[in-house]
Amino acid sequence: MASLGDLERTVMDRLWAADGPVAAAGLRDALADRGLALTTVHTVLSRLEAKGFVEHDDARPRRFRPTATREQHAAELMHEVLGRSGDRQAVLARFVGGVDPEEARLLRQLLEETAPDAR
Amino acid sequence: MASLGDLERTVMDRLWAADGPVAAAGLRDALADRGLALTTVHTVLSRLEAKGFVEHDDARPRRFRPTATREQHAAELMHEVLGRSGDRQAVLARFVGGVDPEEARLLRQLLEETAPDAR
DNA sequence: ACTCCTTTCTACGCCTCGTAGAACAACTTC
DNA sequence: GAAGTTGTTCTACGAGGCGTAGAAAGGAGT
Repeated sequence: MASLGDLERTVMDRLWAADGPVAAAGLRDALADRGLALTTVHTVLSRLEAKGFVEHDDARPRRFRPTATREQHAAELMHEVLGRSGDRQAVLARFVGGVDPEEARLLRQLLEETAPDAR
Repeated sequence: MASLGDLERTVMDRLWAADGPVAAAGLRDALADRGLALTTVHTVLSRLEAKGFVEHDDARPRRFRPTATREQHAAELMHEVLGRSGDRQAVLARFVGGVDPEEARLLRQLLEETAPDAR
């Protein structure tokens, strides 16, 4: 999966935070602290689109939205990391060893749901 | 965590595959298919060192070794991805939804071991 | 048609990374 | 211990990614 630059990630964050498609001007305003020109936002959006992270409709002020949820994206990234590293089992072991107890409980619960008969 | 370029990753792979510290010349030979100059290997190694991925002893042909195992590295990356994305629980849910049954079983087992009383 | 906003095209400077020569340091051998 | 050989550090360069935005082109309302 293509990786994201700083601004690209920030834009994705805004898009994910929004609850619907957002126009470029909206993003520029949401990122007002960076004082970006509208064209800059557009450039970033095209690049994100080229990378497959966003898509736009053809309404007149174009509206952009992520092609995947933040969670999908993160989970995919995790799978990618896992897949790229030789010994998946060893990595999972390390990974599980590092989750806090609260999340360990959640994980157990999730595993019950998705594979209740795996023993 | 700093990210790795193509050659950098390849070098790390070799270092991880080796069962002890390796000298630059050894790496150049292990990567003979790329026909790299020895100095190139050295440059990459310094960069990896600057990023904290490898360290070297002070023996005379310097010997390099990873500062973490491949598994540690991958698990850290996974935690990083998880940590950076708002709703950890949702991400974990997605993640677990995507592991194959074999690994789901392994995960259950690992969770038993690390947090046997979490219910 | 004129004006105003939006979208696309083009560009530039910085940084990373693959690549390696040049210069310097250290060991080996006579 | 001088010369040759091998290893190490310094410096650099070209390609590509990314933040940044101006210029040019497109469309919508008056």
